Amino acid sequence: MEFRQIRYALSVAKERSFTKAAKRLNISQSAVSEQVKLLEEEAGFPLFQRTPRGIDVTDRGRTYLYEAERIVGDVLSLADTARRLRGAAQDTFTIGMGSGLAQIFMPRLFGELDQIMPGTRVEIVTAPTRTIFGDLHEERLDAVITIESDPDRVPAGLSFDRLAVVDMMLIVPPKHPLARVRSPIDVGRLIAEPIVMSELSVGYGQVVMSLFTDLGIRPNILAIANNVDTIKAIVQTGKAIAIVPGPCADNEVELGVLKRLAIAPTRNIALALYRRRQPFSRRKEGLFSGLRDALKG
Amino acid sequence: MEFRQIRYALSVAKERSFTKAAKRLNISQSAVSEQVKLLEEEAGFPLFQRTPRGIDVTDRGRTYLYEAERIVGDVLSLADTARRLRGAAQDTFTIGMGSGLAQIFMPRLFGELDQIMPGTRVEIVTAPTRTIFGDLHEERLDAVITIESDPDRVPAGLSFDRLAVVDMMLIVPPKHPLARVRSPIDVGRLIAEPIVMSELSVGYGQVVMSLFTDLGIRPNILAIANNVDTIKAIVQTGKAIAIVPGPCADNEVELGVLKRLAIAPTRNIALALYRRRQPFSRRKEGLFSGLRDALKG
DNA sequence: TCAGGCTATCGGTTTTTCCGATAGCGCCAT
DNA sequence: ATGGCGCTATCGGAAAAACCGATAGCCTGA
Repeated sequence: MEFRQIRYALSVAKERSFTKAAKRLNISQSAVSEQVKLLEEEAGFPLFQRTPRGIDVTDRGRTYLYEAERIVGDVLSLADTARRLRGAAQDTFTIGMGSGLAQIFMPRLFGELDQIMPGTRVEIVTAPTRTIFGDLHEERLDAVITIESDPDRVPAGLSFDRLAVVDMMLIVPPKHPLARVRSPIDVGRLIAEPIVMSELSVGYGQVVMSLFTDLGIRPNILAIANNVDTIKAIVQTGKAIAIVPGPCADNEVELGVLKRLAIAPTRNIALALYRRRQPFSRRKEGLFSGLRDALKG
Repeated sequence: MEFRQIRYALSVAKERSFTKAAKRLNISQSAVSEQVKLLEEEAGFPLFQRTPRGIDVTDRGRTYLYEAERIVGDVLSLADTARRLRGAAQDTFTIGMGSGLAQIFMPRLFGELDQIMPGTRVEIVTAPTRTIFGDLHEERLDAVITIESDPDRVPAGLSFDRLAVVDMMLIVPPKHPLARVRSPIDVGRLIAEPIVMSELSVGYGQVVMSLFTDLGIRPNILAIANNVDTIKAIVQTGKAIAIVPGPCADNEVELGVLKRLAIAPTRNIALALYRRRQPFSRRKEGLFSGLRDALKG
């Protein structure tokens, strides 16, 4: 597979025409046709359905091109990174954070913001675990607050300070039969419950998934959402349960719109502040020290 | 840039030698040298420092190659996806949503999920306004719930149904002096208040910004966060105020951890369900109709 | 000082990509 | 029913890119 093939195929998908795509790309129609053919041969299925009305993307083609487009995005991002590496930096401090962690850490950070980050624009970017280490490594972020991950998944150039350890807990609607139970809920009991999951292969979505796979069972997944607050809102509708880091739902529990219960076996996660090993400038190094101390509480 | 160049460069980085990399790659040393040279020219800085001891990766080269490695990972992932697609396909409906909208729309969607989307895996992706229309247009999403935007900013192939109109409202910590005020708060009074903003150039962050610029004043921006729940958490710390779509803070207001006030002049935003004009398959068209009806309430 | 190992460069060969021409198909107007 | 039009797939040939082997130049160690 070549990058040009992906670019041509994406253009065809967008224009719904080989001829128009060729015009966009400033090459001949036959060149587009041939490269797309090669890509379809490599994929092993047609990406497009040629109809007299125009080009349709096949169902499989759509999924394929979705990921292909990520590649293009990464390539563009790489170009941006190169541009940035060629030039200078700005005076902000950018913090990446997994969703659902705001209620835990914003009080600590903003409690003493003027002392720890005077004259600095703080930007907080909610981002998924899947990409957040890469963003940190690539200097799009200055620091990251997220679940402590296996060293295998973390680029070698990063280090971390542990900020907190929190239990994963079950949240249910208040009228759910489990809501009255006082002892920890066995995960096995949840096998038939419709559950909202986070992304299954990274972050604490993976932790939750492992609770089930460790028992050799599959959860009954009602929906997948990549944001904890969406997950909480879905549970509030009464149609599902979820397992999330306990403190994420402090407000909803206090409000009474969710019930929170311990699970058995217990599973906790460590939350950490990641940074690059390579030192910041002296000024940013000071900002970072203050940040770390504040977040540890 | 071509994938081959990235592959060769990564191999050089790993082997710390052009000659050894060439052997790994089963090509000549000169081919590796020339392709890496092209990549360095495109990047605009050297990736490697040639020393008699061997090849060192430069600092910038390390950053660049880490991101380049992600591209290779994505290419491999795409090959996996192709392999999987050659097998069975999956049946999902993917909905993109702006942050902060979960509390408004998840009750409506999940209230009758079995009726409106039987046997379908629902995925909900929180995404920023900046990219969400592109994702919809490029068919990475099946539908999008977000702020109704200027037609200029929306790809021509999309249409929308209005779901709701909500007021932008001021949220403050309960002990804030403004918290006791009952009449609408004039935006001019907020000029000196530290305020948390969303991204300034799109979505309702832009709406909030215009409240100030319409008066010819600049807000006193304490921080920028791309996620409403982060914004609410920051306001809870007591250090800032924010202007958000009113219903987003229903829970926090009921809990008493935030106060919500009207602003003058009033500003409301319309929230809409966007889709592509081009019809889905018959089955998905049915799913979409149910979705739209459910979300309208 | 010299041999060895390595990378960068160069001229030539091979492979890939692109191009223009055209066959074939489907649709639409007459 | 038919011809014209627009589109994609294919083909042969030209152009461009990738690769190769040879070699110059540099550095290190004996």
